[in-house]
Amino acid sequence: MRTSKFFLSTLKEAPAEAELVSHRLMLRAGLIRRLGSGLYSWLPLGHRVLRKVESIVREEMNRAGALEMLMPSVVPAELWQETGRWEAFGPQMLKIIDRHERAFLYGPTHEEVVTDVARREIKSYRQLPVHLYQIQTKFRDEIRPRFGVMRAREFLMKDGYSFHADHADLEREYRNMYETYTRIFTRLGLQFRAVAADTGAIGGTGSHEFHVLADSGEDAIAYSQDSGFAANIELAEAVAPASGRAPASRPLDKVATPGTTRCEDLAALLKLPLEKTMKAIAAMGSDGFCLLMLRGDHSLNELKAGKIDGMAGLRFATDAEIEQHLGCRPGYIGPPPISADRKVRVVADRSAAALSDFACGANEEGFHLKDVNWGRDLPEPDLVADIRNVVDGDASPDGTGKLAICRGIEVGHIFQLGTKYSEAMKAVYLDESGTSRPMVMGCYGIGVSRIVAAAIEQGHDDKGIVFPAQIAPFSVAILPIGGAKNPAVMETAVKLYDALLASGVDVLFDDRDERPGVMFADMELIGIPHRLVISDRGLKAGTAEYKGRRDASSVNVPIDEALEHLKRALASA
RNA sequence: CGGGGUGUAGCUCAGCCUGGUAGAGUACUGCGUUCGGGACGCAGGUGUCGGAGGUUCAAAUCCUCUCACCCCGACCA
Repeated sequence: MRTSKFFLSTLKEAPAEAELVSHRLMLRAGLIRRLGSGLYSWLPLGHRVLRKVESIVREEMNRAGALEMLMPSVVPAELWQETGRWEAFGPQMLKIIDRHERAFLYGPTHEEVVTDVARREIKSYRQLPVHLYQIQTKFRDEIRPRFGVMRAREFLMKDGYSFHADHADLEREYRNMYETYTRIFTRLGLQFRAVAADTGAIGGTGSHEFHVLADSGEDAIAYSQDSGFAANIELAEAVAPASGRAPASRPLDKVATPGTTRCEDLAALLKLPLEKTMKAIAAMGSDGFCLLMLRGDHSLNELKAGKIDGMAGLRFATDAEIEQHLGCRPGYIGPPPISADRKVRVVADRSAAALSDFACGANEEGFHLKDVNWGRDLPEPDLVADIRNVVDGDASPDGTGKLAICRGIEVGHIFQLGTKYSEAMKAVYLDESGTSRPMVMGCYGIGVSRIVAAAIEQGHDDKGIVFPAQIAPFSVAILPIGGAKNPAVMETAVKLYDALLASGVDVLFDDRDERPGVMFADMELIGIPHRLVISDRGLKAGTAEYKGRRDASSVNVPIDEALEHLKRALASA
């Protein structure tokens, strides 16, 4: 491709809306342009990248035995009403009314549609298993779209669905997909980690997320450095302290702590370590008011807490509710003492329950208690449970080593769905004995457009994007310096360009009549992995100049060896 | 949905407080010089100041409403 015939739209300055590096660079390099909130056009340059990602995903899915198909993105409401998700999926779904006032939705995911295909077409165990997938535009009306295509409303997704006669076969395919995903992200040149995950709204039992590791990632991942354990922090279990609760050693004391409402401040004021303080979080669940007790250095995991009996639909209590149940304004609240008439439900985190001689709110504005002990000063908690987020240094729940925390961008997610959809939609088959059974399902997603952003989060420097070779829009850039005025330079460059084209290399030939600085800056910004410079200076010395995008400096190679040199560089990447 | 903020040239932004001819840089067009790290000179085009209403002799500026977008919390590929 010649730049004069292409559509390069690079920007010196990034539009103010972009915050994340990948978003800024995608705009600056002219990969995408914003059309509306969470809606992006992929310009020709970005589209090349997107298609390369897509084709790697497609190749590996096909290799794994999955079959590509294409389902409508607009889906009749009835199908979603069958599974109850028309209501359950909520406002994230874009609902559409047609001219006959019939309800449709723009598919945010396609379990219903694919299950409908399966129930119509599959009647016998002899037709199983089958794995159907598509690569298609999805729409989710995100509460807050942000970070460009990282969390867009419209996005490109590979979604696959497998159907099995029994759970054992599903598990076989699940492992197959685990390996396939590992292969895909490896081929894409990304640093990633597979982690155990919550199944969220899509439902099911076993589930893993694939995260591209990046500090800007929206998810926190807990992993053990000494074992294979890795889990989304939402899910990672915080195990009970091995040592148990130490006996009380000091008498209860009430101290004036005016203006001290945060555990950090309390610890500083009382000269206590933060982990000897206790925070009480007032929450409302399905059974009403409840106090959640955590060590001052720990944070609440709402997902875990919400799974406790009586805590469904967990939310923080309002100030009014707190006063009503504790008779105290927030900032100084704690469990009512053992002697009090007032009783509230107290759920303590495992490590909070193991604390002795700790400090907590006195339920009196401006006062805290110190050297408090469960059972002596406060009633024993009604329930001891894991309700906190794990922190760096916690024991790994698999018993091997300690946990470390890193951040990741979720680019893939695999689920064992089971029979949730097949039962709701009566997708059944006849087994060998002629018995009707629901098909056992799995589902497997990859965020194709998000991968482009994730790759840039991992690959960039102060000059711009550093694409992995496999997904770069072009593999090689040829820059003829002063080519417009120097026929010899142009001729040599064209010859190399034609030769590379003939060997099937994606090469971008910068034939613009631009100053060298502009060409260098543009090619670096858009992240072309290999660069070949032809100049008058070089021709006189009989050399061309090669530089890899990640290289610190360039090398001069004899012109007649330039092609070979490039091919070696391409092969080794 | 709640809390905060911004809308002025394609992009980055000034002007608004204190009302009075709509600006800079960059980008763009033409000509010339320049030509290995986002050049320079000259000339040129560029705006319903997000929209509607109001106050005023006069509104980008003040007031009201509205829309869009961005940022902070609950969702997810």
